[in-house]
Amino acid sequence: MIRVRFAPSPTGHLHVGGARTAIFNWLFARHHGGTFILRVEDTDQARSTAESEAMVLDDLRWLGLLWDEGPDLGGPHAPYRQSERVDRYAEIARALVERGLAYRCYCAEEELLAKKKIAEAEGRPPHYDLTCWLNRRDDDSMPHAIRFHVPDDGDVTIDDAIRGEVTWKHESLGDFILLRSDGLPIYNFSVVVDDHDMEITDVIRAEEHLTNTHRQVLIYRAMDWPVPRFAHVSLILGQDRSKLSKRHGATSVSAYAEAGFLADAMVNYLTLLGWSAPDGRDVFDRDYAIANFSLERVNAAGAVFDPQKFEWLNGQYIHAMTAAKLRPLVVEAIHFDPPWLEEAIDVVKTSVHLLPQFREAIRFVTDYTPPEIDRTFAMAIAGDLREHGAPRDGDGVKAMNERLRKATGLKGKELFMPLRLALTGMDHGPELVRAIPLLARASESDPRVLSPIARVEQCIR
RNA sequence: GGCGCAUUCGUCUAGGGGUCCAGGACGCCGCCCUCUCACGGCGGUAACACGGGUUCAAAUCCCGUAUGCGCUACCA
Repeated sequence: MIRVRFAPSPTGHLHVGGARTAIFNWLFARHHGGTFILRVEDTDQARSTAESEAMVLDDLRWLGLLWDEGPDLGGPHAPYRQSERVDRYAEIARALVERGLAYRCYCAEEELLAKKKIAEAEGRPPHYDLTCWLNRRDDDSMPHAIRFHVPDDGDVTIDDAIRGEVTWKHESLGDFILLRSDGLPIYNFSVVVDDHDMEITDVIRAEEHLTNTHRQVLIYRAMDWPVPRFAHVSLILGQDRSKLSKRHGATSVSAYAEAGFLADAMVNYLTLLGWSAPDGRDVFDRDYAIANFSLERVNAAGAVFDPQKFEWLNGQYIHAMTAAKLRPLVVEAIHFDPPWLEEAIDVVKTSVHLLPQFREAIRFVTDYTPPEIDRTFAMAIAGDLREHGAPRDGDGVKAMNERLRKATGLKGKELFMPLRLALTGMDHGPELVRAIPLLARASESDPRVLSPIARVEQCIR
């Protein structure tokens, strides 16, 4: 049974990089009929907050990446918040000390920093100098950290699902901290204890953790725990190819949501950043991604986030959605909900890439400024509208056009452009066969909308 | 500095020794559709980082160099 987890630190909104890691975990779990676990890594008390945790959970829910076990849902391995598991980390740290594989370290932080600086200056590796390993004590009355002792010889090799075999020699590593002097665990330790306790089978995470895996495997070995499979996903980069960060502009999932991107489009786009469909398509729904996802098709190189392609993709989703489905999203985006909105959405949606753009796209309905047009032509339109009423459908518009053509002798662009101008006040917009019936109906259901005849009359005045 | 990872069109990528003088998508340019703006359709532009090997044959395998990135914390 496959069990994977997404383990964010609650230090702010979910970022697109974290979102993509979550997506890959989620797709992998769903593809294999496995379990997707959410674990909150909040042992860094200085940066973690409950508000941030709530935001991250909300962002994940908005994306539709629902988890099977987590801090809010509970599960067979609860609690899923590291701050609530500190006793467990202390217990394992003690076990390691008893086995002689870890030890109490009484060195002061400032002291260590000073030694490290000297080592660096002398060109030596800045590893721990083993003071407390050489003079092991079991005095618990003095403040101390728990440090892991790295064996002198040997190496660690993992078979990363995305990168293949990666090997590190122990000599490249110094003894490292497991438990800080305040009793809280360091990431590399808590992650191993949790992944083991929660029976994680596949660790899919960002590339920045790749070299940490060396330390983690050492801990698995020390505890005689089975080592999970690893898959390290490349970083998402900004336009300048450095790791995507705030200075590149919007990076949080919520910022894109507010900009009018759809959750489905975001999942699709982020999936595409590193993964490719077997048949090469790049617009696909979740079911397709779940059915076809595999780590073998995940690219090992970093990927630049391209807002233009993301926007294009979002447009594809908007164009493919029905107006009925779009309506609630548009209402939320533009804070406007007239009775004719659904029809208007259907008429203008192909010109929209982002939800808030609907505001501008429907402006020809809500706002009208009479243009300068030929008075005779305007009177011809007014006459036709009075006699036949405003067209209610495409055929009605075509019939009106035909009558106007006969009455004015104008045709093609000479006819349509002034007509468009007279009725919408603009020189661009959706095709008239759809725009005119929309105006006619909207003005009937909504007194704020000027009817076609009222518009033309303003041109004459 | 040490260790590790990466390197195909501007960008996302396909490619896993011959079918590749490298395919798709976004962007850009042109044409078509058309009352306009979009949408859509068609076509074009543009890449295997560099240098050595291995092989009858390399974008594909190996080594080196360069560049970028990550880790090297009592951060995650």
